[in-house]
Amino acid sequence: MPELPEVETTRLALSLHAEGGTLTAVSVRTRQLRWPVPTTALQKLRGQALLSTGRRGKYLLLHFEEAVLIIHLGMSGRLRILKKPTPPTKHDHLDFVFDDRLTVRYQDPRKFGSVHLTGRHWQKHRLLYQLGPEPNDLKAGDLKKRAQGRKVAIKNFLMDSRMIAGIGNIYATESLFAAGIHPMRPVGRLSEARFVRLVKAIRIVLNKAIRAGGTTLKDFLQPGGETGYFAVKLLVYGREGLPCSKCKTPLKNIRLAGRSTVYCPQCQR
DNA sequence: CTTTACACCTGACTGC
DNA sequence: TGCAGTCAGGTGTAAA
Repeated sequence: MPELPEVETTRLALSLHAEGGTLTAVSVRTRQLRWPVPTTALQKLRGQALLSTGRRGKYLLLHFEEAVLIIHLGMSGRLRILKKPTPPTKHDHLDFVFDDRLTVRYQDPRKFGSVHLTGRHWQKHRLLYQLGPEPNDLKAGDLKKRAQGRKVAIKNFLMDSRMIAGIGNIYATESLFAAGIHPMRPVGRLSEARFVRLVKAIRIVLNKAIRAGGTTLKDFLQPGGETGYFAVKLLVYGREGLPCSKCKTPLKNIRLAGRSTVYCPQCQR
């Protein structure tokens, strides 16, 4: 999916193009994504202005006058901004029309994404209330505390949204490479210094990706249709067998919690 | 409590 | 050309 940088890129585009606009129509063509689409409730958004946009982990937040629309893009979800309406195709599940002239289209072949409506206490939503801190607010010391006594591999820990919000397979992989930490290392016995390095690495990797407009893989495009161009900067993800960019050792691929995990056996310990 | 396995869904790709 | 198997950016839930 869209991991945090892709969601942030999407948020930015929405804020640029749709913020301040009034929602004039909502079409629901698919009633069941990962969770049931609140078809009826969505119609109540008509006539409301989009006041601001936000993000919590990988959840997009659209703040309307009387409600908050929460959107998750799952593995293959994408929001596109269309200035001219084109006929919806197979996986175009929802349209949000602003001021009768701008369509925000939700497309998601795998349907692992979801949309929810909630009130102003969105933080209490059952899917959001236990999210960990945003990567930019992360404190190495807090993270170390939460890791105390746990045996999980550091990579699985990074991808646990209750520990940190918004880190998925790509950026967990990249951050560990940047920090020089072996993805299988038990998290409970990592030194303070390594947590400090890791937290810095996470911030740098994510912020670089956001600046580049997100990673383009199979099906993520920026909402306007431009491709992100961060893919060229991925140093380990998807590079199994290729030489490590630092030491030329062939990168290895292992499976952790069912997810492919690429690392340098020389640089990451 | 922690940890793991599975579920959901579609499409792309590989090998026979 | 077809078909079976594998893999893919996520995450809630059940089971161990």
